[in-house]
Amino acid sequence: MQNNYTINVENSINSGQVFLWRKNGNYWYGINGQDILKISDSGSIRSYQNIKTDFFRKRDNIEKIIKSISKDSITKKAVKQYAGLRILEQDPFQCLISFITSSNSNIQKIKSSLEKMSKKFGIKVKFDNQEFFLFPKPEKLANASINEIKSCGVGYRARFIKEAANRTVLEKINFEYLKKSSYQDAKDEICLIPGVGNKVADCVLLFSLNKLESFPLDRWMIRILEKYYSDKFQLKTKTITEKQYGILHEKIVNHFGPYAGYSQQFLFKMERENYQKKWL
DNA sequence: CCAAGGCCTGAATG
DNA sequence: ACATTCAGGCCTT
Repeated sequence: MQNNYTINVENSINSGQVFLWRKNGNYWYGINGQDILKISDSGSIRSYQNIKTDFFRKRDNIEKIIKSISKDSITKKAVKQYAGLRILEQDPFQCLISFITSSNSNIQKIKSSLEKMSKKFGIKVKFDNQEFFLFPKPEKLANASINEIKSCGVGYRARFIKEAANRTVLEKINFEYLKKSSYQDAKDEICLIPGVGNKVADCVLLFSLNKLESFPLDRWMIRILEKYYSDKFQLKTKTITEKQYGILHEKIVNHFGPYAGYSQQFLFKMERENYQKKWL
């Protein structure tokens, strides 16, 4: 049954949240940690490992959330235009490595680097008569040399990736624990990882650790705030400092509410599409 | 606390 | 061609 809140698989996958996805025929295939998800246009999921996931966060009351974030004409427009867009719940380790890799880069290159990493360090499997490489396990990346990781085209981020993997193995980072923590506590924790600043942390929190008030502020979002919200959130400087990021985030949550992360995703999608930016 | 500069890399731009 | 800029930031000075 089609209604205003039907999930749009294509839009959700092509929104900068995930990178290791490809479409084959009527299905999307994507790497999610040690699992592969096969998704039909209607949003039904088959999992390589037969694991049940709530990848599209169906447990969220999307109608309520959309009402909650529709505080102004811009979000209303974005929500109306991309009503089927969802926040995807990803494997946390893959999400962390993906967004460490993303810093000061672009989608095409992030995808290419992550593919190389999976090919080099991930397990090769067959699913649906197709070949895939699962995402590298933390131990594998933790034990890899910096140069081996660099060969995937990640440059100076190689040491960050190794260290993040190492901390995961040593359980200095515990994703299950962070899922239960408050937004701020979880954020403080993962910001201790080298290569993880405010923006990367917010992405990991929003896309894999269930923190819906997280609102990643990247160049695009700053541009959007300057363009449409200059009256509400006056941005003084171009380079946003850590303290300003925190202050801004507080103002944003005051405006958009506890599901601010959803509003970020709708606004981001709308603006990128307006600029005809390519996704996967 | 803030501002400025550097950083791997490769596609896009001039 | 070839140089420079820029891309979904972060770290150091």
